[in-house]
Amino acid sequence: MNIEEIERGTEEIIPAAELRARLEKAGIEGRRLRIKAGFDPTAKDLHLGHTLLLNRLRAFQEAGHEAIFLIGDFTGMIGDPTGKNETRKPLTREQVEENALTYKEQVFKILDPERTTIEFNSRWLDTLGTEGMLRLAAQHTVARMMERDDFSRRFRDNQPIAIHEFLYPLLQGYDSVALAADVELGGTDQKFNLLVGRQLQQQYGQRPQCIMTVPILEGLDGVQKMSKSLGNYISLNDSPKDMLGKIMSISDSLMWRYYDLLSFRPLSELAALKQSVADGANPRDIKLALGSEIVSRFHGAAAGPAAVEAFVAQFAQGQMPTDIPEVIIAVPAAGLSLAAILKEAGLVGSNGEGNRLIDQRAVKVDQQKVENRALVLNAGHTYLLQVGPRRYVRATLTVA
RNA sequence: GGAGAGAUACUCAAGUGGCCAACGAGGGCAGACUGUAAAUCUGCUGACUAACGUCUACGAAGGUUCGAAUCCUUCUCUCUCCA
Repeated sequence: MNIEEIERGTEEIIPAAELRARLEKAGIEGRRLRIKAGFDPTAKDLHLGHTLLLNRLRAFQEAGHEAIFLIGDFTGMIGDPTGKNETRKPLTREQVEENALTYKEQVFKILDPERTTIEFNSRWLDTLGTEGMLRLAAQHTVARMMERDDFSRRFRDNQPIAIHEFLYPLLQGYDSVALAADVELGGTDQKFNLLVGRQLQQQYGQRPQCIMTVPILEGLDGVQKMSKSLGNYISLNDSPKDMLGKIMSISDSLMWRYYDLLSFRPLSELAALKQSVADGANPRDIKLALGSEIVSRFHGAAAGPAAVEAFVAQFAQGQMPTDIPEVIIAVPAAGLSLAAILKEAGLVGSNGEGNRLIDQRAVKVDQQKVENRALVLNAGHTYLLQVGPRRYVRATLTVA
């Protein structure tokens, strides 16, 4: 249980010296620190970006401390304005509960269940009441709230800020009070909220928590942060194939970023990999190794190499994928235009899109490029349909 | 409470009676080139139609007009200034 392992990959620790002192003291006293990390169940599933935080939580666990995985089922209904330029639409309690369930299922792909406490902040926020809410709100000022970059920017740009968004940092901070947290983890965009937690703990007579921030993981585009709503994410629920495919689609520079933040390989090994590319190794192969490691982490040790093998067969050797979805489509006796069949097969959204893609020479039937959008397919056959480089369906046509 | 400005497609943003399914940029998709990389070049990017064309869409609902994203009325939401 060394401190370097806990601090690995973090952006900032406030105050750094105090965290080390607390860890040391807890070690001597045999006491477990309470490490809090909160997640708002605003999306259906977790993605790779969330795991940076989970990895830190796990490091604390391995050092013997208590991980508190806090599901913000109450605050999720407000929505943290972080990183958004506009007010988030509030979720219903049903949506939040449904999402929370999937969170619970997923976190144990990384966390040790034996040393994890799962909490829901509705437990104390539901009963806070208006009076408690007002007392809480009295602990902070508008000027201090406006120090938050996100708020000041929106204010400056004449963007709306709803009052309830001011309450969010207070509620998150109050979570730390309710949990008597020793340490709170969060993304760098959470820094303001984490600091509010420190302040509130002090005002409620507690020792203020240490805070630890981790970088925000860039999404597949390499520019914007990984997020469900931007569609640039790798879900922990993605199939091995998708997971590997998405990693292979990232740029080389982003690959190194992912290595730094997501790989469990020692830093010395990363340096060796970088050297090998500098010496002429194909970055693609290094990327495959990263993909394999990530896939294995979430799908089992054998899944990574298997996914790599399938990937190489399909894209390097040009073979057909092995898991082509099959559909049965009923067509009239006179047959059906290819575009309509593509639509029925779910490969395109409309006949128009199908025809456009045919014109763009992106459609193949039985591996033959289609030259003419007038092509009509008849019942009684099974066709291998391809749109672009990675959309495949095997369609069996029957008489309607 | 008073005065003013604004709401356009995934995003930003032009358009102030017919030439608007709506300039442009970004994003996305596809093709070329590749390593399913990046960069670059090209095309496409509301639905139905083989096509002519039809329908739906410029915050919402009405209205004026041969014709409305554009004009009028009411409503909803946002911003600014004054109190």
